Amino acid sequence: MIIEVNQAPVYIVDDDSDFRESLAWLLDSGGYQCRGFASAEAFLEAYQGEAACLLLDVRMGGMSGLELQHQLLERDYLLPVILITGHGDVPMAVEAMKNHAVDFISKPFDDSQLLALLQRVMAELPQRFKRQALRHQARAGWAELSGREREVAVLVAEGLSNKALAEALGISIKTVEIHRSRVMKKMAAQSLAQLVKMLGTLAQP
Amino acid sequence: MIIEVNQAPVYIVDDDSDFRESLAWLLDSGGYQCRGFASAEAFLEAYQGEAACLLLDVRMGGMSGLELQHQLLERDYLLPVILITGHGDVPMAVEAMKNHAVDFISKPFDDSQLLALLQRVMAELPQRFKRQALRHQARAGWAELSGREREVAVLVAEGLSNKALAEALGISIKTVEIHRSRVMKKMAAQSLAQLVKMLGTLAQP
DNA sequence: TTTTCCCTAGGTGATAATGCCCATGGACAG
DNA sequence: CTGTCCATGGGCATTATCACCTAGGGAAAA
Repeated sequence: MIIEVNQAPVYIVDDDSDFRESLAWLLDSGGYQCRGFASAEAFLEAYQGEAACLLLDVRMGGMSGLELQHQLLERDYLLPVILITGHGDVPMAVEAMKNHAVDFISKPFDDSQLLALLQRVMAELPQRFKRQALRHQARAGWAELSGREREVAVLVAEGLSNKALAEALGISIKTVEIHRSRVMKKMAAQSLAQLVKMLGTLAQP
Repeated sequence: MIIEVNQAPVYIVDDDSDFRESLAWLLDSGGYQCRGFASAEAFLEAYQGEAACLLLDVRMGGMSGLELQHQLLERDYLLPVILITGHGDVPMAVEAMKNHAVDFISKPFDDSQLLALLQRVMAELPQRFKRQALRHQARAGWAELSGREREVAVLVAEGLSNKALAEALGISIKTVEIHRSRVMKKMAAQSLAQLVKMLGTLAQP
């Protein structure tokens, strides 16, 4: 059997230490580097935004798995979340999936199925975190834009030329050029394509 | 009470005619234009891709709601699907949400809750179908591109200038310009921004 | 073999974008 | 009242992009 070593760690959050350990054993055997947390609060305190995958128990003392997932969304962390529960119901599962969980698994589950799921998730981790980085950059830049600059940014990303923009806003091409230049600088965009992508990440939740 | 008339129709697919009618009554009272279908097959035959919202029963004779949802995904229809079921289980709900259902509702449900959900869905319909149109345009254009043109298209959308592209591919700037021009023409993109957005819709499932 | 498609590349000119200088007037905080 | 930010706009030079023309070589299909 070939054991691959995956660089990105898997974080297990569950207040049942036995379950954490048995899950850790499974993941170790799959070649994953993993670390356990006994509560959602402990994880939130330790997590710094690095690329990883999260295995999350729904029912826990203190903050529940769903609440933790919501917290991560609010902090704009796009790390993939797999929820695990002993006694889940439909509304709970729907809520989790609405909040962009990768999967919602009921115990007991098939070990090989979880490993297969993790493999898929790990494969798309780079894309996910590239997207997260772009989104954070976009948020930071957008916050620095003035009102007029935001208007210009949106229309530039719509594909309008400076000329068309000037007509649309009723100002001179020169002024558009200046706004546009400031937009690119403040958003730290190296190209129009990157600006378009950044604004795209802001448009979608 | 103010009754709004929403232009986009709501399609109800359920093999229980009583339920279809009671649901239609509810939606009428909410100002929605709606139409019922007795089976998934009947709906698929009638649907032409127009903007709409879909209320879908999970259990039906013939094709199930989940199967219909899957069919719509395969045909690249991005119309919003709300699944309704009498006896749903967790895996079923998870599967539906993975396939981009807007919601998964168990009977009996609260009427006002469904109306509120529909209001949200209808509000974002224009965005959704703009995105679908862009995606279809992107697929059609992409199919016509040659191998080299696809390479160029990807790198252009990454933000590379013609000069950088020429160096990356080891060809002259002139040739890059020609490929790029053909890409824009075949993809029917009016601007670089639109090309970037189109390739973005292809990248995501 | 001839036709067709793809990739290659140069020339010329028009249009667009970018970066640098300059400046004016309003609004708002200190 | 003065400094700062914002929006406005002109000039000038460089680079980029794009649209039109030209054309050769290779590969695959008819």
